[in-house]
Amino acid sequence: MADALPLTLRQRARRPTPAELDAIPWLALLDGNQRERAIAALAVADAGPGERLCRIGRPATFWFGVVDGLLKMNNDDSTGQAVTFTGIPPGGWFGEGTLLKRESYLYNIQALRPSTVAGLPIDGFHALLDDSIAFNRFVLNQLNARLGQFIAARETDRIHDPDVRVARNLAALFHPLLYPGVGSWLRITQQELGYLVGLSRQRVNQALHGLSGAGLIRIEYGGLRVLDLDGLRRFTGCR
DNA sequence: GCATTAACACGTA
DNA sequence: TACGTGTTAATGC
Repeated sequence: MADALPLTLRQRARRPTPAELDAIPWLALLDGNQRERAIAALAVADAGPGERLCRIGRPATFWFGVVDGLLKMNNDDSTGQAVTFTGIPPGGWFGEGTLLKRESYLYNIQALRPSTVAGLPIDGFHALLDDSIAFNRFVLNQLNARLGQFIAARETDRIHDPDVRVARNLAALFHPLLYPGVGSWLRITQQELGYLVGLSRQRVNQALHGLSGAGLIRIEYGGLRVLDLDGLRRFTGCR
């Protein structure tokens, strides 16, 4: 059942604390019984930098969510060049598409920094789909939002201006529906953002100062504050 | 020209 | 102390 979790993570799996449960956005949508059963099925674990939560080809057994920290979704880096598809900040849940199809994971998920991750076993996930309209709506909204993000990401990838790419990637990470745990302050280092966008830390630093000068964000130690999310999405360059 | 790596100083948690 | 940021110099496409 828990085969998809690396052994080291499985050994560390524990019961979620009340504060961690508060960081799970869909729990509040459930009625009493559903909520109790979901909480009983949920497990959390702490992952260190570089640790993998999903590996391509492993059977999908959990629906995962980020309680705290930062993950990245990437392809198989052994065959060719590594491609990062997206970063996943706090409040983000992923893997539902694979669970729905009862297939194997199609991507790797790796922690970029020390992270706390929650997992709902596949049986509990399908039980909620069978029982709760609100939960179905949550999953539907999430799939829809993410489809929009990936369409936008295709466009972003063709833009070569690094400042614009940083702006678009940041806007994605601040998506209020997909990543409700982020709010207006995202804990991310310039190095981590470089990994996600595919730029050097120095170039990210330069881009962030451009965005800061445009009044879209504020650079803070160890993270960023968004002042104008729509402006970040629409940003087309400093000139 | 522009981005990257390497290296260093400095400030913060 | 360890880590994150700001900056410069050298290198490569």
